Amino acid sequence: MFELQQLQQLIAVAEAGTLSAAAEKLHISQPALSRSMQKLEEHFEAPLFTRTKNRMTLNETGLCAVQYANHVIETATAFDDAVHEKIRSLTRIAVGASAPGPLWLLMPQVSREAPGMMLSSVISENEASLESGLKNETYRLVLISHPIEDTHILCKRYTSEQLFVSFPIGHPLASRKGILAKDLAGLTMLLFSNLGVWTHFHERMTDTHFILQTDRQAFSDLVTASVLPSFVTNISKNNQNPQKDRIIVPLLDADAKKTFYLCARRNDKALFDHIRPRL
Amino acid sequence: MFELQQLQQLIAVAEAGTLSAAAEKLHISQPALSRSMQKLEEHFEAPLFTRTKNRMTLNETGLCAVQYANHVIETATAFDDAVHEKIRSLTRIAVGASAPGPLWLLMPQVSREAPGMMLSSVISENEASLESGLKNETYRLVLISHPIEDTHILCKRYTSEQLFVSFPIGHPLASRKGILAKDLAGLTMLLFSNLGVWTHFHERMTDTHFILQTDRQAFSDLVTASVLPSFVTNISKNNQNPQKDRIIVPLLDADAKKTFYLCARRNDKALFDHIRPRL
DNA sequence: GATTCTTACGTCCCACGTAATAATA
DNA sequence: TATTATTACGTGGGACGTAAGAATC
Repeated sequence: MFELQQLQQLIAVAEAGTLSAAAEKLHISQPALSRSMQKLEEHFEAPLFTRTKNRMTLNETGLCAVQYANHVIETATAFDDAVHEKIRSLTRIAVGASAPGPLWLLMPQVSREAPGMMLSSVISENEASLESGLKNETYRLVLISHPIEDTHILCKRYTSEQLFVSFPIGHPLASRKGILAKDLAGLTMLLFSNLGVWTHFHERMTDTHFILQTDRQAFSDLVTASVLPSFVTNISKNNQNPQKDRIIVPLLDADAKKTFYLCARRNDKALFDHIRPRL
Repeated sequence: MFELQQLQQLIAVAEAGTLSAAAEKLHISQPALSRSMQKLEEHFEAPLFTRTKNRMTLNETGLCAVQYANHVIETATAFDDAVHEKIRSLTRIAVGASAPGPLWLLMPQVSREAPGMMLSSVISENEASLESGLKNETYRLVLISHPIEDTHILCKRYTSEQLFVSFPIGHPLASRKGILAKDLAGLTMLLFSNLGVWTHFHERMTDTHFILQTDRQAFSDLVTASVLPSFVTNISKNNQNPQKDRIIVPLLDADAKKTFYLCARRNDKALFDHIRPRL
C-alpha cells in the first residue's frame, strides 16, 4: 500500500509546480522527493508525470491522482481531528454558565469529583446557546437561570444569587436598608464585565454611568482605591477578600435575585448526582 | 502523521479481538503489532486500549478511532481503485461490435494506429448497450449496424457484410445462383455462436436445425470434416483459410446484408479519423 | 551559469523477528 | 500448561542527505 506521506508529497508537487520547490516546502531534499514520486509510480505501475530532461509535469493520470489524493488527505485529517476531539471530550470537562458567581461555587466541586480532568469554563449571557451547547456536547455541565424541560437533560436548582450595591462609608445611599436600581440614576459605578445574564440588569439602568473593567484584579483594586459604588452579590461577597470601609445594601428589584439551575445530559448522571446544590 | 498501515492494523485488532490473532492475520509478529499500536497511541497522546496484564481491549477512544479508520481505509482504497482504473482506461482500447466479421477487419487497424495499447473487444447483439457503452466510456470504439445520430458521437460507414451459405459440392442447393432463408427449411446446418446481430437472422429460421459451436477452431474443423451446410460472409471468406470442395451461394433475403458503422466519442477524433473504412 | 531532475553512494534509523519475561485462565 | 501482552536485543532494509551527472533555459 502507498503512504499518506506520498499523497501529501504528490499534492505538494502539484501545487509547487516543480520538484525543487515542493521539496523545499516539505523540508526534504529533491532526490528524496524524486524517489518518493518514483515509488508512487511503481505502485501504480504507470507514470504520473511526463518527463523531459529537466522538467516534470503531471500527466492525465497524475492530475486524476492529485484530485483523489486531496480527498484522501481530507478524510485522513478528519479522522485525526475526530479522534483528537474524542480524546479531548473524554479528558476535559467544559462548563458553561450564564453568571460568574455560581460558576465560582461549581468549579471546585467539579474538580473534586473528577480529579485529573482538564476543566474549562465559559460565561455567556446567551442561555439558549448554553442549552444547545449542552445538548451538542460542547459542554458537559451548564448553569443557567431557568430550568430545562427535556427528558434527555437532567436539571436541578443549584444556587441563588442576590445583587447588592457596595457603597463607601459615608455615601449618601449607604444608610438605606434597601434600594432600587432607579435610585442609582446619575451615579457613576464600577462594573466588572462578562457578567452573563446580569448584563441585562444593568443594561436597563441607562441613567447610571458605568466604568467597565475586564480584568478581575484591576477591578478589585479599583473598588478598594476609589469611592465609586459597585455591584456585589451574596456569592462574590464570600469568594473575594472582604472590602473594608464598605457598606452593602441589597437591591430590592424583582430581577436582582436569580436562581441558577445545574443541567447535564442524562447519560452523565453520575457526575451530575455527585454535585451538591449550594443553596 | 500516522500511517495507513497502522489504521489497517487497528481495524484488524478490532476484528480479531486479540493482538495475537490480528498479528497472525496480518502476517507479522505480535511484538511488531504491539509496538505499532503503541505508536498510534503515542501519536494521539492517549490510550486506545484498556490493558490488563494479558488482555487488551479497545476503550471508548479506540472504538471511535476504529469507526473513522474504516472510513479512511475505504477512501484510500477508492483512491487506489480510481487511479488504477484511470490508468487502465488510458492504456487499453475496448471495442464493442455487434458482429464478429467487421471486428476482424477493425482490430488490426486499431492495433496499427495505437501501438503498445492493450486491446480488448466484445461482441454483443444488443446494439443499444453498445451505444450506451460508448457514451459512458466502457468502449472507445463501437461497430453497429445503424448510424448514431448524436452531436457528441462521431460515426461513419465502415464496411458491409453479406451472408452466404457454404454447401459441399454436390449438395442439391449448391447449383443455385442465390437462395432464400426459407429454402433452408428442414436442413441441418453448422452455426458458430456469438454472431451478434446475425443472431436475429437465423432465429427466424425456425424450420432449420442448427448445431451450435462455441469454439472457433472446432467449428472450422467441423465444417471441413462434415457435409453439413454452414454460413459464410464476404468477410469471413477472406479471413479464414478457404474451404476446398465447397460452393458458396449468396442469401438473397433483404436482411442478409448489413452495413456496419464505426462510432467513437467526439473527443476521440484523432483515433477515429485514422481508421479507414473497409468498403 | 543557474535551474532542474536523476543516479550513485554511504549512513543511520527504524521496524522487524527472535527470545525472554510476566501474568492470567 | 497454554495463551497473551510487553520488554530486550540484534539485524537488515529502506529512506535520507550529499555529491555527482546530464540536460535545458
